[in-house]
Amino acid sequence: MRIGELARKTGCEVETIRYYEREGLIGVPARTTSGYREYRADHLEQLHFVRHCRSLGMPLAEIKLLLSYKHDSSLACDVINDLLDEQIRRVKQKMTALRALDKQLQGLRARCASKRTAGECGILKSLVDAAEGEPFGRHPVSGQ
Amino acid sequence: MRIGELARKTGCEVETIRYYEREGLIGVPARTTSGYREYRADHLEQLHFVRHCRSLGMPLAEIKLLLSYKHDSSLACDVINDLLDEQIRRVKQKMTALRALDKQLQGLRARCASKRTAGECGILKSLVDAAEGEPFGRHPVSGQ
DNA sequence: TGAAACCCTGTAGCCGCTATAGGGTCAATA
DNA sequence: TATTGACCCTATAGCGGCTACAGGGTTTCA
Repeated sequence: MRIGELARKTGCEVETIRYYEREGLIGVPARTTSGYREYRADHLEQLHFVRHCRSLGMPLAEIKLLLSYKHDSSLACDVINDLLDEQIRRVKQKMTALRALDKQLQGLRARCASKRTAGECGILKSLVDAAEGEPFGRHPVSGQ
Repeated sequence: MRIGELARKTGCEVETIRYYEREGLIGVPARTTSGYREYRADHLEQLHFVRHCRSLGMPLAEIKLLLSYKHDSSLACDVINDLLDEQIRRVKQKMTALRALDKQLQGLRARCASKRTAGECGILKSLVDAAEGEPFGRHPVSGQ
């Protein structure tokens, strides 16, 4: 099959497939005489695997590692466990950060309604005040 | 004060400050005869404001918008509300995606322990199976 | 024969920084 | 005075994971 069909079957953009090929995440396909890529069933499988891992939030580098372990899976168990644990840790960390963020945003949002009767937007004021009032050096922009 | 001191006071890297200046997020400072940037208290304030907004997850483009409304805050209320609502929506969406992700990862992780007695890593097998078994075109890599 | 739909390569852009190279300046010490 | 080391400058490239061109060639169907 050609790249467009593969794209349709995986819900993956054509450019992304070519990008994965460049990055070594899927096998290099054969070419027709006119230079078109010709994919087989195993390419479809590979791409599904990559997309599935991506949908689990794994970075491409880790997927590449997983791929390299797919063949001798008996040796891979510890490595794969570590990868997953690391991924779980990242997800938990992000959730914690987002919960805190949501709380702050909700609080901020509520200020508008309460101040608005006085003809003044409380949100902007809160943002400015919070920024000014905070002790120096306390703006950790959660690295994501 | 010079850029290093400003960096220390805001917990912001020197390069980031210069980047914000290029992007128009903080005012252009005066220069000493030798070309060093000279910051005053209002620059410190501005940078605190930007960092505070960033710590709320706002993209730079929206912070820029906020800044442009800081002066006549009476007119800005609706715009600011919209910005915050949009931000809250984004955060909620991310949290939902992460919760689903966490569930999947936990399920996956559990397979290793259960299969390991049989001398086989269940995780990799699950990943492959899941990727193969999924109906075509169902790999939404949650856009973040 | 012509047009639409597909394919190709190569390159640049997105975001929010971060890092490097290759220089100049300042303050304190030997 | 010379030198060290900490600081500052500009310009440019890189990160991840795509996405979007530009500028061409090919296939397919009417």
